Amino acid sequence: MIKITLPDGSHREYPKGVTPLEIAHSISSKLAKEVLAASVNSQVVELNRAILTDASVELHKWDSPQGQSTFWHSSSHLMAEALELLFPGIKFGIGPSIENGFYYDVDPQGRQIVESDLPTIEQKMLELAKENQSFVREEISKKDALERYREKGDQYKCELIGDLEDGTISFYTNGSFTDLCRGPHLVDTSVIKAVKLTSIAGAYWRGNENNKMLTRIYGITFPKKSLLEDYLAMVEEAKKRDHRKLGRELELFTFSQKVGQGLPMWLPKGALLRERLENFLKRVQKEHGYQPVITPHIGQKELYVTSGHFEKYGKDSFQPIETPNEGEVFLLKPMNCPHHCEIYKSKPHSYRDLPVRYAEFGTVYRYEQSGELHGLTRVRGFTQDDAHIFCRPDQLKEEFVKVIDIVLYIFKKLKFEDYTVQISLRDPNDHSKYIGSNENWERAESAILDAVKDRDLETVVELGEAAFYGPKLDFMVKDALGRKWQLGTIQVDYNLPERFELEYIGSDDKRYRPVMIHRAPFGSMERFIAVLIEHTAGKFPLWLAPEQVMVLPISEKFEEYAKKVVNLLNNSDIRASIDSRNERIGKKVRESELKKIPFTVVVGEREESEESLSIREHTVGDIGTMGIDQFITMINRKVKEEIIN
RNA sequence: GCCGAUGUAGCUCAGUUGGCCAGAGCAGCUGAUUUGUAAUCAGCUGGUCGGGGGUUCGAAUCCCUCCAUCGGCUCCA
Repeated sequence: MIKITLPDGSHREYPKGVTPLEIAHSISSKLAKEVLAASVNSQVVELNRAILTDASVELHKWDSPQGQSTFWHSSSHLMAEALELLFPGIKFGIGPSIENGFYYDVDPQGRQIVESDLPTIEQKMLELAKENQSFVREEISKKDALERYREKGDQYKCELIGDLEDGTISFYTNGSFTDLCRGPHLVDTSVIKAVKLTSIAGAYWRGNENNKMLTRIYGITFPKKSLLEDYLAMVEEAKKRDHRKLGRELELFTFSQKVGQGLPMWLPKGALLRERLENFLKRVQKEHGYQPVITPHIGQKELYVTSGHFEKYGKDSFQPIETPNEGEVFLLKPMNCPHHCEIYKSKPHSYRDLPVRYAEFGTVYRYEQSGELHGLTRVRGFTQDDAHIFCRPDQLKEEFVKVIDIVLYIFKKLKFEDYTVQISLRDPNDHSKYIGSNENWERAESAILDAVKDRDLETVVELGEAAFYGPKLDFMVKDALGRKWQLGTIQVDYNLPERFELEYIGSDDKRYRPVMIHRAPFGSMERFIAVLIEHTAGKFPLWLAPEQVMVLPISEKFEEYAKKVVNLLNNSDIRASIDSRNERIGKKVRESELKKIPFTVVVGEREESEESLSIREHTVGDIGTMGIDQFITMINRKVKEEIIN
């Protein structure tokens, strides 16, 4: 007998060789029906794996990440089986489960799999699922594994096996399909009840753009049809929050083919919103000792040769601007730091003056690859809420922590709660992408790690995500459809001060090199507002709403009174306008709601006679009547509560 | 940049296998109505069918090419 410990801490005795499925059965038949995978001593395995020693066992159902990933991983094998039957000779790359479903990278060998093939593949998958195919595991030697795939002509699998250690190689077979796979898998395919292949795309083999492009088929499966329907409805809902759609509907920004791709233009309402945000940041930064500076949109090529940006990005940037003067070359500014370094150099600095903090809403231009452009989140011209802090080495940690605090404060004020903090370090296997000495990199990295520890931040470390001149602390958020974007970033930089030969004079009258911190809490105004739109679904907090109040006269007779109300509101710094169109009140209310204006004010005979307003709050409905002064006080109080406290 | 899809009025979309002056709803304009909390009625305007080239007696529809957008990949100072 062996002793099995369950997650609640209870122990049970089972005969040696018991399987997780048998354990589930012994607990309840319902559980046995629902369980998909198990963890044995924290390792996820299939339900029919024999347990040979005392162990802790956790059973995973659909509601657990392990249950879902096992389900989806098995689904990718099921899809592969269907593909092999429908496209004989097709070659397979990798087919993992992902956050929402799974994919498989395949090489259809000259043929083409297109979107219209997906329903056929779905049907085949459902057909095969009904066959209750078991997933059978076998462990195999590296030599045999290679031989099998060589015979089959599976170059990709051979390449994968080449990287594996002998003795760790396993295969799984379901139906007619056998795959190199670590597992685990479902017991059989019968639990896969609903299948949706969501999209088809190209993907480079092993993620390297020099390799062949394979066909990636994305899908998602569920143990119940209704779950698929719920999922599809959820995706539809998320699409309604897409900032590109809301940006057009709410008249915030626009693009023009004539102006150029990736070059957003802010419409009056969007400009108003953005201005509010900028003013908020300016105020916060002023309170924290930042000094505004302003720099031009171009700079001499030499500036970027000094900074190292030209060598790194010159070829892939907007190309140099030449002038009638031979040899005179300028570049569009892709970042603000070199300009700020030159500002720092414009006068000598004493150790007493540091830290110096230069802030600028700096508009920069980067030639992003055309396929990368995406609404406001990835554009070619954008404005960073940038600042550079020049400090003494002994001030670095304190300054870094202060910047973390500003970012957290700003996120909190804007009710951004759903973000992850990422420490972006060098690729340990490839230092050639980076500039600067190892020593400086190590100092910079430990400064970040120290600061993060100081503030007890929960972080994830990503290797290879650093900037070429230094490591970063990045604040990541997801958009409506779950795509990850980097917003705020804080970077420690020992390199630019060296390249620009920045100095300060110490108490001993000797010259020293300052350390630089690059920071942008929003990252860019464009991307931040995109994410803000998706998080709020366009229902902005009162202090940010481009239009705060819409005044609706019941009929022409009350237009005068409505105008008077709008004037009074405007004079109290409330953004109000009037809808005096010859339309019924119901229609005007509807449109005001659709525009997500926080307050709609209806005025008619009653209101005019008693100098009052009938107030409707967005999504809430009619909240009653109040005097004009009372309404003004309420709005101003709400704005203050949102942004001051 | 790469793979795939899409592109018809300001917006959302119809336009069977190429065939009469390219349609609808919303928006806009004009008129009627003077309205009490999510769409009043009527009339009208509006389109180089993404651009260019080709095939054809004839192209929104077929072919080529360029541009843009969308979903991914790669990239992201």
